[in-house]
Amino acid sequence: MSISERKEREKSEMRELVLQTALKLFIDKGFENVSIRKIADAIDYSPGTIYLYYKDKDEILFELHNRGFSEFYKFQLAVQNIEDPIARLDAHGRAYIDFALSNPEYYDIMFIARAPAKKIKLFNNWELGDRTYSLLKDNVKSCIDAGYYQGQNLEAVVFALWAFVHGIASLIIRERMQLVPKDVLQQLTAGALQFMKSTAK
Amino acid sequence: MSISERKEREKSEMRELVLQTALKLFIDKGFENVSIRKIADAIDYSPGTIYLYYKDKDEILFELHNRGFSEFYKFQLAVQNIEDPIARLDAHGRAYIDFALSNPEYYDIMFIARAPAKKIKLFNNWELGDRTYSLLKDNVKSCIDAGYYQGQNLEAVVFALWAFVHGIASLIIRERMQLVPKDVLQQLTAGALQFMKSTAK
DNA sequence: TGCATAAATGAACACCGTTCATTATATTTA
DNA sequence: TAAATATAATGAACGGTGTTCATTTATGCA
Repeated sequence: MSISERKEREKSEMRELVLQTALKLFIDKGFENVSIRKIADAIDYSPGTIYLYYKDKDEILFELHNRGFSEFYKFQLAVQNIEDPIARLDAHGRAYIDFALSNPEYYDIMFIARAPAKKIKLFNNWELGDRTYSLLKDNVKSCIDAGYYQGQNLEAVVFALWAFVHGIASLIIRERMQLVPKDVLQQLTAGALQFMKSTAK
Repeated sequence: MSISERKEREKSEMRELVLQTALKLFIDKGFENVSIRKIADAIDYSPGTIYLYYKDKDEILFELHNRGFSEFYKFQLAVQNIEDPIARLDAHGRAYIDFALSNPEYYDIMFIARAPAKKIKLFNNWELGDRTYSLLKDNVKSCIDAGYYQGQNLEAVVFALWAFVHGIASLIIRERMQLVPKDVLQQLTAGALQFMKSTAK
């Protein structure tokens, strides 16, 4: 069994190597500069070899999307120990945007890029997206239980808040705020978050 | 003067033909299926000819982005005759999402795709984006003047509302809501809009 | 050591955006 | 009208892309 075990290990090591190389290119040179050929080149393999470990480029991007969610989830958990539900929800929102802007490549592939959407459809579930959504939902639920968002529909509020933070993150990442000076944008974002917090009751 | 006038007319007609063909391909076959070669093919010209009328592909996409804004602006104006400021702002929000979902290709190239961002940066202004933003700002201002959004910062509220509707539109267009049934999604969107309306005061 | 299996190769295919020397068409001049 | 000039269009070529597959190389087992 030892040999087949080693083979399996080597296979997953190679998959990991490809993935890490893709991520590195992704972060260093941007989305449009990641190609199968460049990944292969960076690890001294021929282009065809990549296809022995991944079905196609979308599978690599989908795997990166998964890694992004894993990082994202950890990042979000750091906020869950806050007692006060409103403070927790507020911190959650800020953490969301913070992650997005600190890891724009990950955020893009998780929530903006077209590539992973096809695979999500294929698998007919989006486990990682749902898990993130549930976290937000729990926090909104806590607020409602504590008497905030009175008379509001839980799902509607959750979707609204998600859309809100996603809107900010994606407008910035896709450079629709590039003509707003950085410090002004920061204030604007902080102001918008504060406004959103104030709507809890 | 007649001949040079005709030449100019022919030049702008050809530019228009290229643009309309690009738009048609865009809408019929999606973003990734629009190529210089396919545009040229569709109008029975060689690929090189396109470059006599447009500097590069990004210029075509940027021009489509401009057309999109022109359509968008007209669409938004239809809502401006509503008297009550809150009702007007609410209708504005619904019109925004309505336009985005009815013209996903336009919306994508206006607010999501990477290509136009480079040209925006180049010109160092985003006249069309600013005009749209002003319209929203005026409507929020009217609400504040009428006593709503008390104690809120105008710019912060405008940015928050824009981010909110953009968030909804872009999550749907980039297929992050594809596993939510269409009718449920419609309800969710309506609910979120209603929640947002309720935060005005 | 020889053989079967697995892994890696890299040329080939069909695309892409873009450039540019060459060809064809239209206009102006003699 | 004919020749010369200016404008427009061409399409091959360049360097890139994702992907496939017959061929070669390396490994594991008898």
